[in-house]
Amino acid sequence: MATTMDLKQLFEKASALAGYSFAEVAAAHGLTVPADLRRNKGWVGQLLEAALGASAGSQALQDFPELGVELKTIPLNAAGKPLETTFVCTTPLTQVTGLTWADSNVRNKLQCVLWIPIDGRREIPLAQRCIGTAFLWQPTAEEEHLLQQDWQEHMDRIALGQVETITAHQGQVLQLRPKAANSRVLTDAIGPGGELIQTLPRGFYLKTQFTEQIIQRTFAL
DNA sequence: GGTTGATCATAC
DNA sequence: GTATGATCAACC
Repeated sequence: MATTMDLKQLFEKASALAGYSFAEVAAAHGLTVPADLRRNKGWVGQLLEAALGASAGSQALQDFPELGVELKTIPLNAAGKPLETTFVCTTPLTQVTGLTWADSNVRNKLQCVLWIPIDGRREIPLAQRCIGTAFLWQPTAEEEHLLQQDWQEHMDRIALGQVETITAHQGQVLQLRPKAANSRVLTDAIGPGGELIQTLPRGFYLKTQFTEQIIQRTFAL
């Protein structure tokens, strides 16, 4: 059994992947590259998990629980801007009284993130796209404040039975959107009268403007 | 062209 | 269904 990686080793391992194509990394781990991501949306994330030895699997934990680190890939376009929002975690829709930001799943997941920018250009064959320069991020006080504000606003609405009035337009940096296999999936939630209702499962997502600022700050000359 | 709501694969 | 990993694609 290998000794546990420390943060420095993980970061160096992630940094060493910069410049390699998905085909090269996949080959090194005995994986095949799909033609595109249409039916394999999480493939790049899983490739990086394999390459870095993430351990949490399908548990509701950070990817590297021993290090308190969450791994996130983020697809960028030719201009270095995020092409997609970033999924954080599913949203609790029942038993939300007493939930606080300090012990929320959102804060836990975002305390320390190992971001790995990836080439998201759809005009280039998936196998030829490359891995970018990894970086570690911990929210600044200002960033955490924005996240907490949005989280609190969403959770207040959920607690008041107004989950179905929430749209992705709400939130400065953290939005609430469906997170399910399809629009027919149902889960328990609090209704307008405090009763239990059935609704579409939701998840928290980081908006692209927020992640773009993180990217810009990180790679600013 | 950017976003929002919908969707895909897989393990359990 | 819930968890993980996300991107698709219709719409404004």
